[in-house]
Amino acid sequence: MHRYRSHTCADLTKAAVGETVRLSGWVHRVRDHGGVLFIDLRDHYGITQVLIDGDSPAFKDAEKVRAEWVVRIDGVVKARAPELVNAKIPTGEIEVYIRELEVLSAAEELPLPVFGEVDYPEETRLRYRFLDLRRESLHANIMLRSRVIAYLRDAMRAQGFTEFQTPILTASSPEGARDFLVPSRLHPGKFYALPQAPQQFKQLIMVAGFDRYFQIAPCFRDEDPRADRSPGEFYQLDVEMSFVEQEDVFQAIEPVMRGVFEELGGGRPVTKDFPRIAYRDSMLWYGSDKPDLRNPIKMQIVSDHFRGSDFKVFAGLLEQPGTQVRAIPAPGGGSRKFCDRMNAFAQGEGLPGMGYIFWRKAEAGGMEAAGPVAKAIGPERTEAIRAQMGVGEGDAVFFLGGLPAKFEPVAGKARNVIGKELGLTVEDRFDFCWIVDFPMYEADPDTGKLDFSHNPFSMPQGGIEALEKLPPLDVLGFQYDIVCNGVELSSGAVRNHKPEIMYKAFEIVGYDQAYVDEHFGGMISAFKYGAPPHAGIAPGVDRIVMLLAGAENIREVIMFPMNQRAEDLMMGAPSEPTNEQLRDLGIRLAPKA
RNA sequence: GCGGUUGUAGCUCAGUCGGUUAGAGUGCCGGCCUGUCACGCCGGAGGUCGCGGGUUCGAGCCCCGUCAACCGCGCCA
Repeated sequence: MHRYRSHTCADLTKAAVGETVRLSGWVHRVRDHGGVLFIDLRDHYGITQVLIDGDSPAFKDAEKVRAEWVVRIDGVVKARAPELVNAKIPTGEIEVYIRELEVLSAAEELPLPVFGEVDYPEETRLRYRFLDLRRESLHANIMLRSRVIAYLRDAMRAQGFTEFQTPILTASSPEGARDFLVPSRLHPGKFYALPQAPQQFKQLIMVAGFDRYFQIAPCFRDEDPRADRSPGEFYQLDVEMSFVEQEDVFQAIEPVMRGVFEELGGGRPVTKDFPRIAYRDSMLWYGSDKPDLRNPIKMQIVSDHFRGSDFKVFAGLLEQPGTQVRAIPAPGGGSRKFCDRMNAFAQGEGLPGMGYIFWRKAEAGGMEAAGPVAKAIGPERTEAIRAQMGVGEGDAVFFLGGLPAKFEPVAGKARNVIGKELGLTVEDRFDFCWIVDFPMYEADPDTGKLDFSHNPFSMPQGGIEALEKLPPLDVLGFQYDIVCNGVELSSGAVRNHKPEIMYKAFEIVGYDQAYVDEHFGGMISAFKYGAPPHAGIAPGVDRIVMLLAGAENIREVIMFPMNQRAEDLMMGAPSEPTNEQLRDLGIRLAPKA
């Protein structure tokens, strides 16, 4: 017999009754009845109940064991009487009578119980991550993550993509987030950077003629964390393809994303054909470039109904250039109480408030519009709004006015709150879309300075002519995001593979040719020696797993995450270097301020 | 860097208007128990009320400061 086990803790069923078996695992739970003692024995695969009678010679060993000790037992499989079957576990029809018990590893009193999954402070959970990982839900999340990655690799290879590794020690890139730096010993005073993404490498792989690349790529950014953003590092399904246009990327990636959610989403419905929504439409309809389409609410422009009306706040506002009034329909929100609550919400978000009209049953019969806005603009305009928004009795419409850029974020949040509070947002499904036609540039609202709004390596729609002739803010890029349930899963672009367009694109935000050559020299030079048109995308693996696992926090889907202060409490990272290490690197630390 | 929330037993939390010796559940230790599967029963240990200062006859509770955790803002091409 094998030294440690003949079966796992999930293997034994009625078919094994009568067999002598050997099991090893952790003591999940002990129930000592004096004359008989039960142990739930747990391993990676499952739980098996083992037991021992008080008169057995091994009893004195068995009554010593405590939670999370690792033991090996030999015993005989017996069927449980029908009334003793435990339907909650797959091995619940049998139990194993212990003949011999060997302690393989004892455990001290636990700082964190495995059994029961009691809520524990995250600090403790991170410090004792190996215990936390034994717990069922986290164990399952990590297994799910592994299945997601396996699925993605299989699906990509099946489409003719090849996985290549790219460097971890590379050069700092001036764009984007703060880099992690690694000092160079051979070049004192110089530093490597960890890649924020293998962006330039994957484009160079296309220039090198490998045609279809993917990688489960680690990415490093020295940003402050969020609940859905791990400090330091995260993983992307990094993809790049040659001789393709935007549509080809969609055709390649959409089935992979749909597939992984259908395969591992527990049967929750997944969008069949991802709708394509232009960035500007998304902002108008949903107040966000990552709309949650499980929420059916769609906003509309209603400026005309207020222009010249007696609702002076909006009528006056609409005299200003660039202003608009938008309406959020709230089916089923037609009560004073709900409308006041939403108004208070808008005020909490820093707006003066949110006007509203709601429609209720009139005392005289029929339907009447209520609320201060309805009174001010009169019945005709009110009715026109009702008709445009397609609402009726028991419904409400909220209004936001001003410069869209100012109120859009609040409108988007209000849409989320309304959808949730009125039960309009349908849970337990995965609603995908593509957001397309992102603007190439955006202006800083305070300084007016132009900057890239998305990715500086993207191909502008209309090519160099668009850059030369259109106002920069009107130039759209071949840039696209995948959004699922309000989460940005991925962004990508058709790349700009022509040096002259690249120089022009950077010139518009104030960088000259020398700057581009200096900072993107590797890529620019490559584009001068025959570069194929290419495009790519990079879905975030951690966020895919979060959605599938229903996790609110990214640390629930990462095996060994850092805490909110970017520390690894278990390994003690970051740590202070020794003087010798510093001397090797030619580094002297500045005294703390 | 800024804001919010939280901080009482190993853990989850309660603690009234500022008033006697700070409680419960769970875990831990000991005892009892032959059918449990969140086993049950009895007993015990376990507290710098995050830390520092202040107000007060008296502070877990009020005030100021500070530290930590989490959430958010800035940041994230």
